Amino acid sequence: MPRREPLNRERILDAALVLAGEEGLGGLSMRRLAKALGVEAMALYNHVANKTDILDGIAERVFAEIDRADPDLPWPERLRAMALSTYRVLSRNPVVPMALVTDQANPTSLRAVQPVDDSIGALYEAGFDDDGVRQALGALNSLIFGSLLLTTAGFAREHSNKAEQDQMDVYIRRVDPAKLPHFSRALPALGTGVPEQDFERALDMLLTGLVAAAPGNQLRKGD
Amino acid sequence: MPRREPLNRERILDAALVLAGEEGLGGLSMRRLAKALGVEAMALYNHVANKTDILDGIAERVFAEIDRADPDLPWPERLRAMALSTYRVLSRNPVVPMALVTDQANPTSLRAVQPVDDSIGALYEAGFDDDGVRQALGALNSLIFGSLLLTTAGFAREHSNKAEQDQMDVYIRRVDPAKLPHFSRALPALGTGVPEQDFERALDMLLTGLVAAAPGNQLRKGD
DNA sequence: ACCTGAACACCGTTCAAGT
DNA sequence: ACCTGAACACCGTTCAAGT
Repeated sequence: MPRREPLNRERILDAALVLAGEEGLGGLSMRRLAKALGVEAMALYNHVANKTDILDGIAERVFAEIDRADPDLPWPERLRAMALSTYRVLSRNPVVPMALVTDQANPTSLRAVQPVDDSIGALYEAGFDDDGVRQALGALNSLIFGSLLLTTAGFAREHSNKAEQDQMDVYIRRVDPAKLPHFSRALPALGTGVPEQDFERALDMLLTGLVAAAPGNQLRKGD
Repeated sequence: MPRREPLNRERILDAALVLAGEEGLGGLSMRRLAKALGVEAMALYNHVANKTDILDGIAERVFAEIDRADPDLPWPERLRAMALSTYRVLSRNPVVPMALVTDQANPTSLRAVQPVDDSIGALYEAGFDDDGVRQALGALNSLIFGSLLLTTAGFAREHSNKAEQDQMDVYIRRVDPAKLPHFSRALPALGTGVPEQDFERALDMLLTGLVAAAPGNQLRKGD
């Protein structure tokens, strides 16, 4: 039977998001993606330039889901809302931070950059100069992406399979309380956190420091 | 002429660190590594289990370079010193954070985990309970690894080649000040930062928030 | 206009064979 | 004990050929 529709960019991106969600960035190959679409790998190149183009497309879509914050909120609340929305959207699509950090995607559309523009606006409003804005923006982005990437990997992994879990258990039992007293004390708690809640606590701590460092703040350290 | 030494794990790790430093994680393949050592790829498997074993070995070595902080320092200074040393060591070896985050390495040796133990000790000393320690440790690690990974990738990339730089210039010129006013205002400053200095500012902000959140602190928010 | 088959230059890894 | 060659199951991508 002949295929109904002749395949297009949007359907490729749909399938890529699904496949990446199921198999991760490593499982998203042109050949497997094509197979999921019932087509040969080479057919994809009629609709996308290459694999980077697909990852860019995915990233653009996902970034477009980030909510803009109410502009009437005070600047720290505005930063908090945008950071949290960014975290939530990207934690649902872990391929995107992965692709960004491995330089396989780089969304530049208006929709995608809009949240960054809003955040920078909030920082200027706080009274930071250009250098201060760069530092503060970098701090926020680093915390967001670091939280996402460390949650996806290793310890806090969500979809860890049985074998990995067993291996981790063996390691945990081997930790010597005499040599690593604090680590072995904290170990039971390290696995229990809800990533998003822990991120919120971390974000609040950073925002406390950001507010304290803002030029507009009357209660500066040292006053 | 016959090879002098019969190849061993240490020489493989030496060469892998050099190759990864020059070519990045993507350029570090078993075949290229073998070629650099004047041998066929399959010869490596007599001395290491697989590629993950090599990346683990690299990570172990690099983590062992992290300095321990003076235990007599107050806990915030101790956390600061260890975070900074971790950042410095890993920024010299960007493959390591990359390999960690892509789950290709997971150092677990005593030497490698020691700095984590020290940091956790500092947090217990600050009065945090188990949940607070997990959150604070996650916040610090997220900031460290986020800073490292975002610096390596995209915008702030150090070893960006001419073509990438040109492409970025074109994009920057295309940013519409009418639609992204704050972003286009900040753009000139975004490229100028010294990554390590920006990280220090970010770390200080987070530590300010951490001190404010510490149970031992007398000047709590809300008092 | 769209898709396929064959091919190229790569991967990690296994296994039998060589010295 | 150590290394190699051939092979397997993968990659992304190009290009000529088919419909």
